[in-house]
Amino acid sequence: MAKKPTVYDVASHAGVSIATVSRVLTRPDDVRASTQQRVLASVRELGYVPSGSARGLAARRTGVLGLLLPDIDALQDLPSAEDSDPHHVEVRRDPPGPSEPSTADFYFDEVLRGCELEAWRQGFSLVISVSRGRSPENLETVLSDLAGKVDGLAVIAQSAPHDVLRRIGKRIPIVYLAGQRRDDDFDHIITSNREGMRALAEHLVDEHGVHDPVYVAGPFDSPDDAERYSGFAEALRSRGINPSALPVLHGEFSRGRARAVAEDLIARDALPRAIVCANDQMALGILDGLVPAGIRVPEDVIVTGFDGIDDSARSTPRLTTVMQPMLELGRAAVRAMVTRLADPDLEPVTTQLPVTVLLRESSEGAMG
Amino acid sequence: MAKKPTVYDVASHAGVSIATVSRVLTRPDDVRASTQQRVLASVRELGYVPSGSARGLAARRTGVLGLLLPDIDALQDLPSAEDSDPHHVEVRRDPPGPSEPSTADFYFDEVLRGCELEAWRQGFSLVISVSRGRSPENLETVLSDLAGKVDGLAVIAQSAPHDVLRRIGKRIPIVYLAGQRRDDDFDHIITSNREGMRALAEHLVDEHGVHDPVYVAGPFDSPDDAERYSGFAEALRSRGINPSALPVLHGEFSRGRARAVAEDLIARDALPRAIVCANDQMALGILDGLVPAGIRVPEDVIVTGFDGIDDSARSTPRLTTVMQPMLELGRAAVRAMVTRLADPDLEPVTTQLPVTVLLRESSEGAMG
DNA sequence: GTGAAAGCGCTAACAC
DNA sequence: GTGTTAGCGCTTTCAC
Repeated sequence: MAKKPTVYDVASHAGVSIATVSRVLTRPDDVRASTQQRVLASVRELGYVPSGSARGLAARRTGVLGLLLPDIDALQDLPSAEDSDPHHVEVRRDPPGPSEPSTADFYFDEVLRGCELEAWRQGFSLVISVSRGRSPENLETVLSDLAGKVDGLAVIAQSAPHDVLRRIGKRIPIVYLAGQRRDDDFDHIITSNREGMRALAEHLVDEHGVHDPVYVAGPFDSPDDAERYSGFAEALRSRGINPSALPVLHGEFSRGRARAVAEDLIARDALPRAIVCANDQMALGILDGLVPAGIRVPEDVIVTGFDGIDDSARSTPRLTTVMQPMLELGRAAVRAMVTRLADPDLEPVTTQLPVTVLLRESSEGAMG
Repeated sequence: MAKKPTVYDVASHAGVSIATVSRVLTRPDDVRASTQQRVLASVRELGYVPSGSARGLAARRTGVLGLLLPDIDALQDLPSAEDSDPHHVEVRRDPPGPSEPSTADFYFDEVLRGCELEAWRQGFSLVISVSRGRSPENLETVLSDLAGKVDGLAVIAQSAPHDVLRRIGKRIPIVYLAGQRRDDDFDHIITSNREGMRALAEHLVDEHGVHDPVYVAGPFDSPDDAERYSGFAEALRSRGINPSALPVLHGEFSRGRARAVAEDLIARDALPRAIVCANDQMALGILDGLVPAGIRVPEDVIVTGFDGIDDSARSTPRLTTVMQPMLELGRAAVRAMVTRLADPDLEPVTTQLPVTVLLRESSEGAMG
């Protein structure tokens, strides 16, 4: 790691001024081709790598965007297998079991990929940060630190307290992903939760004659759940069914809880024609409860989910669900930031992304 | 987005010098508690967020680490659904089909998570970058750009040409993930490919009396495959079986290719007692070929994979495989960089991480 | 414990 | 087209 060459080194090596070096690297067209070649040659020869910090400081933009993710896994205290002997290979029977809290549950991977893709296209780097905090002050420090390094920050709902975000939002543009429209100055990217659930429920009523669906809800404070339920209720009302007369069960977005819900329904002999879940995890949990009991899905009971996670296409039967455009969510977020960076005075924009109802065996039965 | 306050603003607001402000933020213990409080108060009041660029420039370290991933998906030309009507919900039948190139194939997600986790612990940010390039020069520019923004770079094998890396490696420490030991000055993190495959093969010979396993290999230029095969061969030799007498088939690490391999084996009536695959994807492909043909696994043919991807635990039967410690790979990478940053003159270090043989139904049959 | 001052390595006016 | 010159906003000696 020899001393790093700077613009000055390149400049004198190429016999030009530092300004010219800078130009060659940022706006090559402003420089005569021959000069350009000379500079580029020096750059290569010296192994020059421009300092991002110096650039960022001088240009007042870092060229980096941030993505803040909620701490789903709470992985923070994982021990590290630092000192095990790599040459000893453990051979172990791995019996089938309740699938561990799989890696693929990290449903934000797709959002992340969308962000990275669009950031790359727009010429930005992407720093990701999982919002874990040992303490609130610590979180605040870490976020402030992050904010100082990026030109804009995309925040997935529930990642950070709004007051912290608001402070940061004073300095750099923030775009808020999912979660309902809020009274803040951020740009928002949301998906058609209500519309999607409405379309799904209408399908159930119209095509399958369902008139007493049970709704399995998420946590009370989930705005997503609230929107989905309201779409559900709208659909029923529009078909002359009174949603308030129908049971709403609570599954907390959890597969295990939902399984218990299903078992309870069976025990009480209270199975409806259809069970509409506020997310896929719970629908999977319902399946976990129904299938072993010999209840046939969808012949006896139709089950539906929401989100379109990978596992929804791997269950038996596969889950009818409403697919969220996760990749697009990430891309839209980056686009929103780039747009705002270009024009900071624009009014806050809310972008709504369409969802798709995916009809599969858990509602339709055997499919072509 | 009002004008951003700087150290100067904070300093005068708090009635101290900028040096003191800086100290409060970086080494609070060097400052009298009362002064500290005053400064902190001003920081909050002004909504001060320190500039990462200025810090990086002055301190000669950015506090950012980079992770470079190979371009598995080649997503770059995805169209964006920018202008569809979010209120229109498409309702569509989604018949079962060959599972699309699932998201979860992105087997680096886990490495990424490991990096993020450890980076966070060590007080670094993490920027990720997928190594796609429209052209070689473009790749070079992008990487150089990246390199300028980070204190160190973790590179997953096959992400970038070695000459480019070597150039960058002159400026910042690079740690190379997976892939065999190489003649470079990088730190390496590798896994026990050879040992893992050897243990697996020994198990097959010793416990299942297999004496004519077929090996399904990856691409010719894959160092991982080479190591795995050598472990395979070692195991057989140690049991008095001559590996060179056994057929090696080529599946290119591809599920589809492997399926064809299986079908060919069936057509030629050349099924062995066991098919050992160099990765899980191919083992899955073998299953794809065997199962529809009515071949029973493992009764007729044992099938094994390598890697321990999520899908290996979701197939029917579930796959016996060798699990790689992906999360640990990421963590070890970050640890290696931090170590080197602290002491740049250390000799290059290669860290080998242990793997685990997971015995499941594709070799053991029904399990407890 | 605190302040003054000198950079860190670039970009962006502004001259020429 | 190219060079000169100010900073950008911090950290870090070195005094005091």
